[in-house]
Amino acid sequence: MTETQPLPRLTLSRQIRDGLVRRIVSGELEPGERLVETRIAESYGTSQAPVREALRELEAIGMVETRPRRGTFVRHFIQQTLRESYVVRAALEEAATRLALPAGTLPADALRADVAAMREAAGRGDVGAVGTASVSFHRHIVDAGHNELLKHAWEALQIEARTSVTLLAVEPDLGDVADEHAELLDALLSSDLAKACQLTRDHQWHYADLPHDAHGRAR
Amino acid sequence: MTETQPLPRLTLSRQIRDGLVRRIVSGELEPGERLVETRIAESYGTSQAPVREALRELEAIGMVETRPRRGTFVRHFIQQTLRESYVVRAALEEAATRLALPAGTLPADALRADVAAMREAAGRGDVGAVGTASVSFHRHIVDAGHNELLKHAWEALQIEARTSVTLLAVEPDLGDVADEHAELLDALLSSDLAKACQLTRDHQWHYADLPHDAHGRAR
DNA sequence: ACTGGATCGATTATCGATAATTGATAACCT
DNA sequence: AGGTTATCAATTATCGATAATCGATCCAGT
Repeated sequence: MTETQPLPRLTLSRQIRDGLVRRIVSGELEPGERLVETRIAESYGTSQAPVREALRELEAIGMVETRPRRGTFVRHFIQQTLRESYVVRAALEEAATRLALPAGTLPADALRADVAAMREAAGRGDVGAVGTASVSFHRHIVDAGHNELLKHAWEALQIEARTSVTLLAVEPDLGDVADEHAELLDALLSSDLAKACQLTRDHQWHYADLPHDAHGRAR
Repeated sequence: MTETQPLPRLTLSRQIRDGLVRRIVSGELEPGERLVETRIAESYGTSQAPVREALRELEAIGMVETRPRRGTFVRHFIQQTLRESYVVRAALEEAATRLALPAGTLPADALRADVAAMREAAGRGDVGAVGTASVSFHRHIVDAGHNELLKHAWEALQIEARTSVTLLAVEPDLGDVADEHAELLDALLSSDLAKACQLTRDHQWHYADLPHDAHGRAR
């Protein structure tokens, strides 16, 4: 049959994985919900195999939990894992900073460009663009650490996906977000390692402490 | 044929995964080596499906690299990933310390027992037992952070497997290892957060800087 | 001989079907 | 009735087969 896309550029399992991430993050698939392989396969018009692979990857990044022979369930992600992820992010990004700053591998221009883009987006009130610029900023730092495993662990957190949720849930002042990044950038460019690490921690733990789930928490 | 185990207690894919981890860590499967799915399936007497799942999990923890449609390859684990893992470990364990210490959730007795076991093993010159005690010590700290995602990321590093390799490759003074842990424990028990974090970093980065591959590096 | 392209073998990605397991329900013995 | 066991439907884990794709080889035309 003439299926959905004529170009399966990526592998099916990758597409399914990304689709599931989106659906989980958006809340379409609720925490605790059981993910039945055959049903998902049907919904994507594929067989069970690529779905299983996708679920394995989701499990590896902690978005779902699989109990052998029992099934796969969406983890309680919004309430718990989301805020947890900030602590892990902070730890990894701080380590990357400790690696990159003394080594002088930080891409100053790219970081400046990210902050500028963030400022501009904040001025427009474009939440999505602020998030994109922020992710780019932090990814540049992680990359500059030149540590594949660190990079790997960071990417596994699915920062993009989580960021979009957070920004929508927290509704921070976009100008403040941009300012915080500018401050961190200053510390980085002046090679103030201690201050940069401190700011990285404070910045992220700040979000970790916020009641992301103001809407859903007290129910 | 009467196959290897009559009791497939765990799922096949899990068994295959663990087997591959062991074979990679032991060096039986060399860095850069291609892992052909059908060949592995044959060697385990299974079909391709559980092998693919196992490989996906290995990819998720960074032990192999998969390029779509190209194949799966053992990452350069000894020379690169191993030392990289110490930086990531340090970052995660420091974050766990920052969470656990102020919260007062550290299991003091268990930590003391780990250090005692380490001392005792060091006295016997039992490298394996020192490694086991060390892993237990650090896992207790990570657990005490009460952050599932952090825990998840830490476990994904396959600390056990890597530790065994490291201890054999580095051949550190076991007494020193025990002393370092004792010092860290002191800082933890006296709630000296800054010092504990510092020690955690120094301790692990120390290994990261060592030429693990004295045998193979300069080739 | 040298470059560009067609062909071939090997391997991965996916499929459809089957075996095995789980949790729930219903029948059963004391 | 109380608790235990047999049965059932749903679902996962695995299999064997097929289609799609990659990399290398071989060949023709210049």
